[in-house]
Amino acid sequence: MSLLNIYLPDGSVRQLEDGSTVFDVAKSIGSGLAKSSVAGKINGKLVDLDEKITQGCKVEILTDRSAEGVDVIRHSTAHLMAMAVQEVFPGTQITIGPVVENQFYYDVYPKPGTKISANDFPVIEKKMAEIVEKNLPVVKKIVSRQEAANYFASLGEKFKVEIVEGLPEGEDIKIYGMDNWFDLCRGPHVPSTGKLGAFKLMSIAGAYWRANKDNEQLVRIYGTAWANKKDLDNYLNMLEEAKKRDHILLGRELKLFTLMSDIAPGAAFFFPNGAKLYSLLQNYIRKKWAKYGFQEILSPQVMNASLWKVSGHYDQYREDMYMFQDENKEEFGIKPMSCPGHVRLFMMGQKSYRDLPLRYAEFGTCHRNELSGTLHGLTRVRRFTQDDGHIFCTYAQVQQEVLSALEFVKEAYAELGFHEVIYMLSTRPEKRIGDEATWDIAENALENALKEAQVNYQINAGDGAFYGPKIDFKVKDAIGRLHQCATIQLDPLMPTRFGASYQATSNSQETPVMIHRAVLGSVERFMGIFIEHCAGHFPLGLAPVQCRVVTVTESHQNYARKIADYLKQNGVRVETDLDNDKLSAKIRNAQLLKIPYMLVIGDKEVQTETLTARYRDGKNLEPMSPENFLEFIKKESGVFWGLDVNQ
RNA sequence: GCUGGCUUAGCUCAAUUGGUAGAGCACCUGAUUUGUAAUCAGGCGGUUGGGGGUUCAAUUCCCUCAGCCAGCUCCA
Repeated sequence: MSLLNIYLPDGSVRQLEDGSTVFDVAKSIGSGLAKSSVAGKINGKLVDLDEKITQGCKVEILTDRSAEGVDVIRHSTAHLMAMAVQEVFPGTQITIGPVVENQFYYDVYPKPGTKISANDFPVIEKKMAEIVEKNLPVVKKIVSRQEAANYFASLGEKFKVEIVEGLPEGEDIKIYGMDNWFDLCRGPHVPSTGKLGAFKLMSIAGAYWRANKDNEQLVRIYGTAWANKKDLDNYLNMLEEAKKRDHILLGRELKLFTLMSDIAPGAAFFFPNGAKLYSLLQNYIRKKWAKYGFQEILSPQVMNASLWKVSGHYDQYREDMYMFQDENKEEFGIKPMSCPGHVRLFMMGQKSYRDLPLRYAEFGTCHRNELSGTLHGLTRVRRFTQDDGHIFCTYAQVQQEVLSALEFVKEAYAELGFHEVIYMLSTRPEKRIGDEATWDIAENALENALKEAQVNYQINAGDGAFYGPKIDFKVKDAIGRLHQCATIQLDPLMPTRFGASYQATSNSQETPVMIHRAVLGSVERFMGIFIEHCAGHFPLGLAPVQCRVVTVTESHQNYARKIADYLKQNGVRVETDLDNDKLSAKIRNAQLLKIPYMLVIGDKEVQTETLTARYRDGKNLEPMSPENFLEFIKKESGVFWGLDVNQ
C-alpha cells in the first residue's frame, strides 16, 4: 500500500494511505474537525466527505462553521424538505432546489388538485424532523444518463427526466439518496441527515418551470437552515430586528416621508424632516465634491429622443423610459440617467488636454418606469436622485482618478458610519465591445488603483458592463446585511458614440475616456438603507431635529423660547414642546421621535440660566449653560456641522 | 410584468354561517400646571381600495382594475 502526499490550505503536507477519503484527512487533523465537517474541497472543487483523495492534491475540510459548509447544510436541507413534501403530499413531483443567500428553496409540482400552502409548514417540518431523528446516511450513486432517466421516469418525475436528458452525453451522473428517496444532484451533501436539524420553512411563492411563464406553474418553498439552533435563532432574530427597522415604517413614525402609491407609485413624498435629512446628505456630498475636485452642474430633466438614440438608451431601455411627444410630434424623454447630458455639456466649446481630467457632478433626478412588482419604499423607486459624477480624462489619468474615487467612497462611508465595505472588481463580460488591448489597460488601471488604495477586493470575473470594467461596493449595515450603493465604472463607449474629443499635445483630436461614479448611488436608496442601518437613531449631525426644548410647566415657556431661539440662531436644529402635558409625556413623545437631545427646562434651569440635556438613551448630561451646550453640539456633530443651509 | 398572499378611520387591528361597521392610539375641545417613556373627560373621523355582478340583503361570495407585501425577473 502506497502513501499519498496531500496539501492542506496552510501549505503543510500530510501523508495518508492510498484509498483514503476527505473524511480521513479530517480525522487525521483532529477528531473535532471530523465531527464538525460536512464536506470538503479537492483542488478547489467541492466534494463529499467520502471522496477519495489523490496523489498531490490540495484538500480543504469544510466545517459547519464555514460559509461554504453551511451552504452544503442548506442544500442538503432542501433535499430533506423535498423528501418530506413528497411523503406528506404523495404524487408531488420534484424539480430543483438550490441555495440562495441565507436560505434555500425547492420548486415542486404538486399533483393537480393538491394545494400546498404555508399552513402545511408544521406538518412538513415535523416530517423533516423525523428524518433527521433517524440520522439516515446520505448515499451517492454514480449512474449513467440512461439509468438516471429510466429511474426518474419510473417514478413519473418528468421534470427530472427532462433535466437528465439535458445533461451532456457520456458524463457520469450523481444521484443522492436518503432511504428510498433519490434526487439528481451535483452535490456535495452532508454525510447523514443527523447533521441537519436547525431549519425553518419560511415562505411559499409561485414559480415557473425553467422560469418560463408558458411552462408549468410550480410551488417554490423557501426555508432557512443553519449549523445549529443558535445560529438559526440569531438569523430569525435578525429578520425580526430588520422588520422593526423597516425604513417605510420608520419613515412614517419619524415623519420623514410617505408613499402615496395610488397617485405616485415608486416615488416618495418627503415631509420637512425627511427633506431635511435629504438635503443634509446632499450638502455633505457637495462638500466632498469640492474636496475631490468636482464642479457641480445642472442638466435638463427632459431631453429630445435624438440624445437617447445616440446614447443607445432609446434602443436599449425605451420601454422603461417616460417618453412623450410635444405639440410638433417631436419625441422627448424624461432622463433615466445623466451621463448623455454630461457628455453633451463636455462637448460644448473646445476642450484641450489641459482641461483634463474634467470632473462634473450633478444631483441628477432620474425617472425609470420600473416594473410595478419591483418597487419598494425608498430602495426601489421610479424617481430617484443620483449623486452622479463623470470624469473625462485620458487613459493615463484613469488610475489616479479611480484611486481618488476610491478614497472618496472610503472616506464618505466611514464618516457615515458604515465601517465595513466590500470592494469588487468586475471584469470583461463575454458580450462586450472594444479591443482586448483596451480592456487590458482599463482592467489594469482599476486593479492597480485598488492595490494602491490598499483595500481587499474580490474579482467578479465577467460581471463588468459591456462597455467597460467597474468597481462595485457593498456596505455592511448594523445587522449584517450587504447593500450595493457606490460604483465606479470605466466607459470609453459613451464619449465615442457622441464623438466627444479634446485636443492633445500632438495637436490631434483624441477621444477621452469617461469614468462614471456615484457614492451614495441614489439619495433615496441610501436614505432607506441609512434609516435601517441606524434604526432611526440618526447621528446627531444628520438628525433632522437635533434637540427639543421641553418645559416642566407653563411658567418656564419664556426661558425655553429664549434657549430655542439662541440655539436656532447659532445653527442648531431645534424645536419646542411648550404644551401643558406632564414632563413624562413630553419625554415620551420626543423619545418616540428618536430626537437626540431633550432639553429640560424647569425652575432649577430658569434660576441658574442653564439647561439639562437628556440624551435619547435616557441619560442626563450635567446641567450647562446654553453656550456650553452649543459648543457641545458643534463638537458632537463633527464633519456634519454646518451642512444645513437654513442655519 | 409574472406567481402567491393581502387591502376595514391618519396608524394598529376587531366584526358569528352574508343581516349596511367597533376599539386603542393619533387628532380637536375643555379641565389639569405637572421634574425624565402615556393626567382626565368629551368630541371629530369610514360610499369597508375603485368599478361591476350574485342576493331581499355583501366588509363577507364572484369578476375586474389599482395598490401593498413576499418571491421571480430586471436594475443602463
